[in-house]
Amino acid sequence: MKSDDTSVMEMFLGKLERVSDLGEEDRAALLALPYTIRRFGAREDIFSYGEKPAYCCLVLDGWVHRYGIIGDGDRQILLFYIPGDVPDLQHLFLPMLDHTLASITASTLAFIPHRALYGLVERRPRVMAALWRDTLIDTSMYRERVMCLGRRSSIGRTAHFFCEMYLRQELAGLAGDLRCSIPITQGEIADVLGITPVHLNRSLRALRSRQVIDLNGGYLTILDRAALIKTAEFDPTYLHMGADLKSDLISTRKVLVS
Amino acid sequence: MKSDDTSVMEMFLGKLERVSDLGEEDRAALLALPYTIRRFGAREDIFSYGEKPAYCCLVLDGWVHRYGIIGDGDRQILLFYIPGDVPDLQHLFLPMLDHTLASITASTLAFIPHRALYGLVERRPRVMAALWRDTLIDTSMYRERVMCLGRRSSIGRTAHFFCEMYLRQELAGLAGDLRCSIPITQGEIADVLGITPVHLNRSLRALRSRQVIDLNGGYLTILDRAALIKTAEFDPTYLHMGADLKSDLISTRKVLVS
DNA sequence: CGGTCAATTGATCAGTGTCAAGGCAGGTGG
DNA sequence: CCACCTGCCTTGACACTGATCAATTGACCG
Repeated sequence: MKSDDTSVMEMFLGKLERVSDLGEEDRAALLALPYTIRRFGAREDIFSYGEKPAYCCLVLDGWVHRYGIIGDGDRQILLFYIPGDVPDLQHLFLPMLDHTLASITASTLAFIPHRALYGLVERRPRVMAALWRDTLIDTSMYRERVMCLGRRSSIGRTAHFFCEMYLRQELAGLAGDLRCSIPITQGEIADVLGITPVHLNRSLRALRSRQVIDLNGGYLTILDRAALIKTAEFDPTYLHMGADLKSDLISTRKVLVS
Repeated sequence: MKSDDTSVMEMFLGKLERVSDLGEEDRAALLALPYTIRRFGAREDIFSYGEKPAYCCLVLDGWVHRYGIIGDGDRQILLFYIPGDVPDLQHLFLPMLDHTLASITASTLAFIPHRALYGLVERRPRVMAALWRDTLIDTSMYRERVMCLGRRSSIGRTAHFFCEMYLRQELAGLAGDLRCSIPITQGEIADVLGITPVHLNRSLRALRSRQVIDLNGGYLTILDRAALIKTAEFDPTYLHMGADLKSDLISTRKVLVS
């Protein structure tokens, strides 16, 4: 299924332009990128360990995640991706996967051929900078994950996760008013936080009983912004969000970008 | 202190060429990069949280590391860098640091102005690819760190750390014969593994008493390769090392690159 | 020859994992 | 339309890994 509809690529463009400057021609070139749409059910592998994909995928709908397996089958989820993200841009220059990319919920993805992207980054320095930068923000989220797993308690990690997922969705225009979708199971959240589902459940109970959040029916409601941020020791710098951000979660006027 | 000596940049070139193809002109352009040498004592900050450096630094001698601080002052070391590494290439396109880069041991670094690198990546696609790729391998190491902290036991992390540091040094021509330098304290190793120094010490004791490694006077000796790899559940894929690698640690003929 | 910092060890404690059981909700088939 | 099934959530009891506190030893240095 091929399409010339520019609205798909506008999602990508939107994400890039929140943190990078592009010229008119850059925009046009990005909007003209060829792509193919594919749909996935919940929990289906998209690209697996060892593969060398020839496409990058843009998440149009649903949540996607990357995970690795250690030894006897323990899964560690590395990162979740939401609509607007291009989770595998990195494989343009690091072809072989050392982990697996998979859907979490039922998802719709646009696959963009590597060839088209190579042409773009070689001819358009600002597009190169924007894409490179996007892969670096990805890296930055991993670093924060390392901080979480290394130094935050179970409840701190849980709070941090909600801060991150709310803010990322808010930036993408998918959330607001301290309420957002968390369309995954507690087992999956536990797998990204490096704790057991049982223990995550207890952390959730603690946050709920203190009236910090409510998590119900796949939706998160942040009841006490300040308490959540404090519990998470959340510093949004690592998301490199753009200076003009207006957020219901973060009120500081700090310049976050670049 | 400025220099036209090409031997400094050859270190950088060597690292890039182990995993990327470059043409003759690319090589010449890299060797012609301007730089300034600076020396640091042990444990001095190089670029700090919030800074926007105008240089990338190439480690010529000594170990360097990146760390973040959470809330009340808990330090988490994110990654160690060894001679030949360019730890902050990423700040070309993500200028503001969300963590701190610092020396561990006394170190010598070459500072390359961002301006010179921008010119290079815009004009030389293969250099762009090589540098981008280098930042992506950095990312890959963070991913593995997440796996470690999320899923490996204390002793597994310890073994994994030794595998990684030995192999990286071997690749850089700084180690061989299952012996390498580990010029840092147990406290620093503990800080990267997300455990306490006391507990790291016990893990070390376990590895030592099982005759797996010896760590002494700043040197690591791997006594039982197979046991170390097994304890670490070490899979070197994430280092994307290059297919022609010959290692004293890893004997598989697996094609690891790309 | 103290002084300082790192390594080592022991004792105890807290946080998280493991095991097990029950509850709840949504989906399916009779 | 109801009964059952399945997957997820929730809770309790207990075990274990790793943290904390504290003291000792050892190595290097001025």
